[in-house]
Amino acid sequence: MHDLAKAYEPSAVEERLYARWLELTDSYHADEKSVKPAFSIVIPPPNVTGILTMGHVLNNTLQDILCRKARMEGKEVLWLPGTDHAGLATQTKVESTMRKEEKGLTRQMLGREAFEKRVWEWTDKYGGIIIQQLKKLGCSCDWTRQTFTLDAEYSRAVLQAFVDLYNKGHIYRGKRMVNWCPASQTAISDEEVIPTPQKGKLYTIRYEVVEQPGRFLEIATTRPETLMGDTGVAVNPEDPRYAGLAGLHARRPFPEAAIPIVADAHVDVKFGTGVLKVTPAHDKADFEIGQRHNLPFLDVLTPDGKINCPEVPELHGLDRFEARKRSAEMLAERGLLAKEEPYDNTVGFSERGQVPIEPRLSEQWFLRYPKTQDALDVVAREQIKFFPRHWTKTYDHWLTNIQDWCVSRQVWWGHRIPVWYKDGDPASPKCQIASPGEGWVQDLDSLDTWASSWLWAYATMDDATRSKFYPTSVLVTGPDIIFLWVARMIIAGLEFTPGKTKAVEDNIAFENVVFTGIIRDKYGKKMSKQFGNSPDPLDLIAKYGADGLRFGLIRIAPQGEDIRFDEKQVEEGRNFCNKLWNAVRFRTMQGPIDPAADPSQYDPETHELTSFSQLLLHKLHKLLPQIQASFDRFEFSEVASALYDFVWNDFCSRFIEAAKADFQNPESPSRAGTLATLDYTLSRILRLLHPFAPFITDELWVNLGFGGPETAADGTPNANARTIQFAPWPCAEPVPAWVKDLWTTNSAEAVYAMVDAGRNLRGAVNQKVPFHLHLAEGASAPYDYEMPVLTALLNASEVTLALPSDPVPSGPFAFVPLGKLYVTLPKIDPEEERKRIEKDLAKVRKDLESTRKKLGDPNMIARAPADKVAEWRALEPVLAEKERTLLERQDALAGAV
RNA sequence: GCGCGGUUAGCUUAGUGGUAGAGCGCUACAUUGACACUGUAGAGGUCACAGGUUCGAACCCUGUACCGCGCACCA
Repeated sequence: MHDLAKAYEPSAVEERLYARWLELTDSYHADEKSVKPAFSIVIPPPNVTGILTMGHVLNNTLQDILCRKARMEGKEVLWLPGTDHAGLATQTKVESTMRKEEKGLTRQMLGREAFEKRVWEWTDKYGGIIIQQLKKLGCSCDWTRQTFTLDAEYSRAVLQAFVDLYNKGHIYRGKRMVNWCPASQTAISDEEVIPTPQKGKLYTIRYEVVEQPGRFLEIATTRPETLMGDTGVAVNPEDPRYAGLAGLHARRPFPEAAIPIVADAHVDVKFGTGVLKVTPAHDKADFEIGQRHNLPFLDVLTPDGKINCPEVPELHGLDRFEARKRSAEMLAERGLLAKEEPYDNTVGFSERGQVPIEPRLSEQWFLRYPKTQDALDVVAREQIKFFPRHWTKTYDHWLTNIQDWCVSRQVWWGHRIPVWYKDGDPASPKCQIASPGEGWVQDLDSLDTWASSWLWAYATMDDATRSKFYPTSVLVTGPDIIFLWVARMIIAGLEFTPGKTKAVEDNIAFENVVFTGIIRDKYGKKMSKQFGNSPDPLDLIAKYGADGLRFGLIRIAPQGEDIRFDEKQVEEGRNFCNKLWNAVRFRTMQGPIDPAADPSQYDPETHELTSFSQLLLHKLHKLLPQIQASFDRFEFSEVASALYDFVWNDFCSRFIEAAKADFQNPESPSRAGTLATLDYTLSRILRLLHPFAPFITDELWVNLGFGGPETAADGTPNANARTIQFAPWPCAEPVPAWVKDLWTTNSAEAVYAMVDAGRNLRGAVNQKVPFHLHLAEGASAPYDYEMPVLTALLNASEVTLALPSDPVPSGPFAFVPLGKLYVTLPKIDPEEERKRIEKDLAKVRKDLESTRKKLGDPNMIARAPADKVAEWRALEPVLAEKERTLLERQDALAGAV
């Protein structure tokens, strides 16, 4: 027998166990040749140089729960881990470090090759951190298949995908308006622009009509600094105020020029003055107006967001925000600024660069998404199921309004676009992975990182692995990347058909998508490094254990709802682990454990199996299908809560407390049956909890021999003795026939009800006091063996019984299912009791009133279902009797004073 | 403007039509007890608001308010 410490010490267990697991499972290597049914998950790859956040903890714990459960269900499990190169994020991090630590060194100073080498060094140094952290959390990923998006194999798949799409005509290069980040100096996709409310100013400026000197058009703008790029002025063709102006010209103040006035339906007559200055090179809508009216495209900004307009030396070279103020001043000096008023508007910010993006005309690569209709269909037909389902609306909306994807980035860290150029060669450009030869120069741009990770669901697997494990079973991720990643992975699967056949069902990437909530702090703020409100999960693991963190977090994380995180919840998780530990510790004090314990060997009729044991077994077998149903809906917190409640209340507070009567009496005839019930239930509790709390459950399972002997009777080694991880999942076991026969009486419930009522009666009186049960008509007395339990749990000096025909005693009492339970207290505080009676009376009267109202309403009696009416009819006299008895007691109390 | 969530005890929340439930926190009490990472008890709720459907609404419908998120617009 293993001696258990008085409290569970996670740090003493976790590291040792994890190392052991890696040995036992060959690092959780999934066998692609296995005949077991497959279960597979690909990890949402964290940034290679990132560190573990609470979001990762939630997400990866859920995946680990699914994988561990699947193993126990006898499936061959692949949880494929890896990391993402995070092109722009990583490049920015390395650049800023260089700038700080190496006197302003930039990547341009180093050159592309040397810089890439730097980033690889950085990646080698920090790249393993998050993987190590996942191991601390207990994640059972297949570490033999760990993948990085820049691995040679994966890279080839990414580039080949580009080449294929190019050859099919889905990819094109074009000079178009893109979202330009002046801080990172790259294009970004629409999905990476964060609209942010800003307090800005609306400037109303005056443009003179050239052909009608003295007539001025007032134009509202938030961006006077771009007026040098104005190549037109637009009015709505329907607007009577400006009829006849189209075809004339307006005078641009600086650099002074006459620019055409055009009529364009885009202009909203109700907004501002109804006149729009058109800056085709610096605004998406203006770009389109410019195209429609053949206006010139004048770029007056540099890539880093400075004014590029030598003709206006006052502004040339100024930062765009400086230039905004200065140009307003210049307009005012010329009498051309009519108004300047505060204005709230929404400005697109670059997610990475944290600065306003600049709509900018530039040469980029675009993808016309293929298979968008198929992608809509597979989700509509529920070939791919979303949990919660309402996210399908968001998904549908995006896919039906989809824009071409700008896949090129002006960064050096990532997959370089596989397009080659050679001046004067008629074959240029060529799209292929390898260089076509001497003199060919590769495109300078790299691919958007999401254009790498959209192949993650299958390009991480070799052919053999894919034929066993693809499509994957579940994807667990946040709804914030539903477009960036989830939808694109679905499209990639349908377009590249990596499955066993070309059929849609073999190429759906994943069967289920589980969306987690966002973790917020206790004030409701999103957790982020900037706010500093995100605890370090490793600190929490050190303080409360990985199991405590996992269980505490999952218990309060309802599906798809945001989570208000409070460290208290992790503390509760740890406390729960300790409760379990001590319940097992108590068990070890009663003698050796029987891993094959079978309560059905004990006869309930002769009370070898007590009512307490029967009730527990009944509840356990009611719990199992509930847990399975919750898992089927991916309602993890429901499972965790149900287990918490069962273990703490049904198992510890009630059953174990009742069982002490047996254990303290070596002669008890029900001792063996109670022990068997304890072992049988514990064995299942440990297995049910293992996916949530892998360490403590394995530690207890192995040390106490729940897995059975090391070798089976035929001499083969018994794997379940060495670890709980492959022990059979209890919900999958058939319900034993004997369980159905157990539930013949609820006498244990009656005992527990008396315990609750009696404790309430005695209130704060701590010494042992006598109780007296006065049976109601027709109630059967508790079994003899139940009386010591009742006495112990009530902390009673004795519990006496009286028949219905016996005289009714007086004194404080409570209604219980068997009748009335009286207590004899050394001293009765009449004031206290009066309050208690009044409280009971108020409750009874409220119930009685509502029941009588129902019964007195003929309409209700006529229309309510018969069983409900019968219920109310039966309830009424019971309540009335309660009221009468309480009033009697109240009178007696009044008389006594 | 459109869409998706949400609003139940001080806090976090469960609750798909029939007497509002839990955990934390708070208050009081209890340490030869498996567990103070504990036990026992107590206080604490017009279920956001207004209509409607129904014999009956926290629950279904409509609307309103407020909070969060997304999309679009944003001169």
